[in-house]
Amino acid sequence: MTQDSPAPSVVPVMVPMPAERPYSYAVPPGMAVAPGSIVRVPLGPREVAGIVWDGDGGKVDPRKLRPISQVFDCPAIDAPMRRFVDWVADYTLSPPGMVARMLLRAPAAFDPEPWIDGIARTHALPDRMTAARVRVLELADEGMSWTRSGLAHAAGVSSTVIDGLREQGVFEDVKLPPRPVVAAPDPGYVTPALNPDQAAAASTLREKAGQAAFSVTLLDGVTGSGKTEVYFEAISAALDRGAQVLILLPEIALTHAFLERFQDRFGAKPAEWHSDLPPRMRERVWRQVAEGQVRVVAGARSALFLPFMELGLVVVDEEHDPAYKQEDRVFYNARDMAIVRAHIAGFPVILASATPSIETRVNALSGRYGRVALPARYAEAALPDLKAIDMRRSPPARGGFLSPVLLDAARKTLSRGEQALFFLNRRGYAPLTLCCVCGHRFQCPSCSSWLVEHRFRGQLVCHQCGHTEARPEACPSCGALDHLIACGPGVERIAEEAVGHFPDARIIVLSSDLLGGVRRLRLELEAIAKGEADIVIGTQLVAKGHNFPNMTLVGIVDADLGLANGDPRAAERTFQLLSQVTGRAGRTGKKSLGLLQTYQPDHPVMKAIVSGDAEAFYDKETDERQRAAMPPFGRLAGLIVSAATRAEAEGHARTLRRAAPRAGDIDVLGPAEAPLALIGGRHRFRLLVHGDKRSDIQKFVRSMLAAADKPRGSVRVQVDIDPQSFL
DNA sequence: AGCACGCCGACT
DNA sequence: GTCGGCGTGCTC
Repeated sequence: MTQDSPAPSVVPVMVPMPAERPYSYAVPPGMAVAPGSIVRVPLGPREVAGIVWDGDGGKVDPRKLRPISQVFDCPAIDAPMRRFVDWVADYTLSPPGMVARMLLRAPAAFDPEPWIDGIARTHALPDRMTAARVRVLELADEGMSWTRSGLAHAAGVSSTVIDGLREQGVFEDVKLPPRPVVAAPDPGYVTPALNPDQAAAASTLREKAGQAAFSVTLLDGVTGSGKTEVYFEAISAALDRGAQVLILLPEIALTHAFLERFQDRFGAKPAEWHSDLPPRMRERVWRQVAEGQVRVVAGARSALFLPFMELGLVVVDEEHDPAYKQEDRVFYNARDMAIVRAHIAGFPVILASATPSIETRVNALSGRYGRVALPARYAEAALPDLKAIDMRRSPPARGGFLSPVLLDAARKTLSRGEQALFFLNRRGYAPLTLCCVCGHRFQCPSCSSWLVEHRFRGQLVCHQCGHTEARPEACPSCGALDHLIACGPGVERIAEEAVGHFPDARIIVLSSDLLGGVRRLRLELEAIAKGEADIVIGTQLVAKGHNFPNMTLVGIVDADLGLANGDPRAAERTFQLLSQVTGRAGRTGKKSLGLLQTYQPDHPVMKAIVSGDAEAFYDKETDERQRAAMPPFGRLAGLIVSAATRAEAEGHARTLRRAAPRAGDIDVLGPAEAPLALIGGRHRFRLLVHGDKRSDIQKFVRSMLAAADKPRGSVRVQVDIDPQSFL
């Protein structure tokens, strides 16, 4: 580093806490830091890792200044990444320190990985040769470095043979660089066989991905059309030009199956990044991404904050998936922030989905994003026959929820030795429990939503905040014994009904409260794929990313569920979910069937699913949102949260109405009546702020913060936006 | 976000 | 008489 000008003696450092701006620290004499350096600094009673930021650090009482304790031997956070942090903080109205915290989540990674003890061949020769020594030297003379045990193992000899040679000076001790977490992917490992549609799409994407220039391209193709194979070609092009690549996936889609597909194409797995990664591996991946040794990462949304050295392409798979929204601390949508990161650093983004979000589709149609379409399923993977079951005409038996039409189809499916899926997006046994003597309904004490009965566990659970209580025998209100009745179905109840109809069938229930976590879930999914179940009953987690080759019937138990919950995105979400679920069938060329139980067969969502005319649905939905000025086309832009009681929330709303020019456009929502609500926490009410522009919301929020009695702590600002445009 | 300080209930 | 609950406030 050139030292023309003296190093500044005070620098701003972004520390991982809710600070509005970087703090200033003194640079001890002889210490060299530059913007982006990762440093250890004292903060209150402890020491934390921070990032040296840009600028002069502002004015601080010099008596408060404390010195930087250490500069980590670690690649610096580059300028585009720092601008990204600033941008995300500004956009999400969160303190920049909290955004910085997201990229400092691998504490031990800031120190270099230790080098490994190894041995290397010298020019010396052994005193005499033995068969074992010959084998060892043949391997060693190929020029590679080895660890002692590695070489012994490879040569099939005892490590004492190596020790003997080492004593004679035939080998010397060397330090080997740390082992890569994954092998380097080979862009040309295989040349995939693509059909003409795929080849055309791949060629467009290769061209985009081959350029180090900002672009966004939507890859739009029905489930089973081979989107993954197509975007792999784009990845190959990006690797060819020396770029690192990030594939963002919804957490649940980060499966073994995906990694294998990648390996089949590139000869090596991508590095994984998600919340279940063991700490040690997390650190190694972080470090090797920063050093540029890892070339491809497949990760959940937090992977966007990895300190890539040469990031040159982001693929956002299933771009419509709500899992891309982080809904605590810093609220962000990783899909949108990926585009921002690409815009800042100047590289391409690919958004892939069979059911794009409305806002992405609008951006594609308006020309803001490019669009590549894959029109059909390939090979023999035909789409299933889709039909609505009008539940008014074919009602279920008394006390049941499965229509005779669906049961009949399931019977035929099972008799052919094939599998059926009953889909119901509701965990537990029943969504509402009431006392049939006094009418008491079980409600969550902290957020007033209905408690869902989980019969397997014998508990009543609040799906809003996680509150649980034991299911009592007697009504807590009138004391009547054994008069509690379950209202409505959950997957457990559907399983009970299915067992009644198909006593000999092997039935599996899959939902996120499956005991045994992700590992168990993976095992169950594999078991199903191998045909070890006849009927699968599942919530939305069966909709994603897994292929069941023998599944030829999909029955949607309650297709209307979610349509009338007040969420402006309800129709879109339902359409996406039902498309994904029905897409589970028909992947083998066998004739397959999707049946939707509905009380509204004429609803646009049902018609779109049954007819397969997604375009018409999207057009209509887009149009309606434009007219209603609903998200993402205008009014809704943000929300403010955090009041313990409704009265307090109303108080905040009054303050805000006084401060804000658009007085009428603030709604107070309690968690129970706010399905839009992104907040899972207890005692939380939300002010929904409507505004035409994001800057309006920022103004609202800032004036509220200024006007509130307790500007710090008691009021938190969180933003939920699915913007049409945000760059 | 941590973490310390600080002021009120059930236990060795 | 102490241990410990989490409310409030601060961190360059």
